Amino acid sequence: MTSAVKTLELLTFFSAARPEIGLSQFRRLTGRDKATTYRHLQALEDTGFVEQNPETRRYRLGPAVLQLAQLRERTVPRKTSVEIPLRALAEATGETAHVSVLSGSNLHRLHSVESHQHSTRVVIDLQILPLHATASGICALAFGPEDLMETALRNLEQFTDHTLTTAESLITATRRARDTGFGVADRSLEEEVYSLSAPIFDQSGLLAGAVSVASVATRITARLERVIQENLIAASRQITLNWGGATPEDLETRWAETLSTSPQMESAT
Amino acid sequence: MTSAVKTLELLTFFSAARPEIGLSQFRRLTGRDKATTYRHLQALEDTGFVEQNPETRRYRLGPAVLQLAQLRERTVPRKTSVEIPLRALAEATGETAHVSVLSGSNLHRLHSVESHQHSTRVVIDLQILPLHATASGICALAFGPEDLMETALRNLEQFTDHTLTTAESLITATRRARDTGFGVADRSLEEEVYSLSAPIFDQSGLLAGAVSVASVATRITARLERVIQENLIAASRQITLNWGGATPEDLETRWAETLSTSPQMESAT
DNA sequence: AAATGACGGTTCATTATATGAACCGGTGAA
DNA sequence: TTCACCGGTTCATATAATGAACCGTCATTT
Repeated sequence: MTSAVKTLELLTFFSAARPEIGLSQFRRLTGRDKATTYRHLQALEDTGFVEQNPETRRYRLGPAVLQLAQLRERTVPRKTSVEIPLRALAEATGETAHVSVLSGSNLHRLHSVESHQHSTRVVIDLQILPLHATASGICALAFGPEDLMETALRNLEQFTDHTLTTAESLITATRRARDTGFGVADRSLEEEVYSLSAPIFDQSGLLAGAVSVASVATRITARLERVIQENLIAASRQITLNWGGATPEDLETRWAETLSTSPQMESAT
Repeated sequence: MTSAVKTLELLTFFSAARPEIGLSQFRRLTGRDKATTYRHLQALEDTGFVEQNPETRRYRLGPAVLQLAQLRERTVPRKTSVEIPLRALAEATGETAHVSVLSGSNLHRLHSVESHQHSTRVVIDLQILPLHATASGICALAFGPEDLMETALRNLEQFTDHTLTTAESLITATRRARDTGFGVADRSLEEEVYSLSAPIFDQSGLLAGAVSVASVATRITARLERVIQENLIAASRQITLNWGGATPEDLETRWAETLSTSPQMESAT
């Protein structure tokens, strides 16, 4: 491991619960020598990545990170930052992957990537996704602002004979999403489409959107569903990270539970 | 110089004008060997500080900086606390207002706000402000730690033909700032920019940074300068307060003297 | 189609830099 | 007083950083 990586690793020990860290504490956390750790901290201080609280002599994050973050925000739009994980998701599942963002009470399509593995595949051609009839929408209702449900209930347009058109069925589906960590839409928008979705969070700590896989319904098996779930988790984690957010602990727990109770099977990446 | 510092320095080459940088371009910018630079970039990529645009193969800032900035903001919400007075300052003067913070012997840009009053305005795109060529820098030298002058004198790079490049002229400018309570930089960094600056203090009682107004030089009149000075004082007082500091009595006295000896005129807020 | 040059990336002997055991001086507790 | 722990420093040693030369690829030029 390079010393630069070792140096940068120090920064990962900061958290909301541990915003200031002293030299000895760093030494314990890293298991590295005190002198080494001290020099690493010096390098970080020289470059403004950490600064020393003059009162406690402990180190905290410095101003340099603010400027870099500002620049990253300005130069890497959300659509671009979604490209890589979305492509990976489409590859791994062999289906169409897409990301939508919540803006007000509308869920807008941000980007989608189709896999070339099968000749039949789902094409997303909506710009605004109905909350009650898509996996992304169910996710938004489950993990987004509470008043979103009111908006959703105001429009329960029937698209297929599987569309959830009653308040009761929609609330049940939403509750299931909250429990499992995944939104599901089984042929509720289009006759042949089965979708799974996971929520995305940004720096505000609130739901920012959802990442979904839309499959051809007849292709779905327990095995494929499992693969999609595993890869949705990875994609959601990465996009949340890219958008400056953090995956809630509770959600991680739900995912773990959902995967452990589904048919046992080795992971596919 | 440690390899960690060399690695971290790569990040300073990113800017709004240069959001993506390729390996060869980095090599030219740093003057270091290509293999070295490549390994540095690998370290940054491993830790998420940069990522590679898969299309262009060039590097851009990565998601890690967002995480850290979020934490820094929550821990040390200086940037947030500066937003309101800075916006007021920009409105009142019709010019670009910015705040920089002193970390070690570097003056980092923390935040800037541009006024939309004029179509021509100053855009701050430096991350680290040179001590000898900016109003903020002169302020830091005048009101900051004494050993800062040594650092400043070690690098008197000439940016324009107005840049203070002699120890004598820099010391004179610093003394004038101490006397008047304002740092001045008259076309010393950019040909068209005239800057005025006031110091900011924090809970330690020491200089924490500076708040400045950067004007288009040809727009400066005695009247505008007066308006800027008055509003700089208000901004400095408020930010110092927000950061848990107190404006030194002596400084208040200097400001009062400076305003009373400048052409009489009613205040503009 | 051969030559050119710029690009990102890799190799390996050499050398410079990172490392850690031991050491300081200061502080607070027993 | 002693003791433990803190942040910070020193210096011989060992390890990791370095850069000249290399590779393959891709456009552009001749």
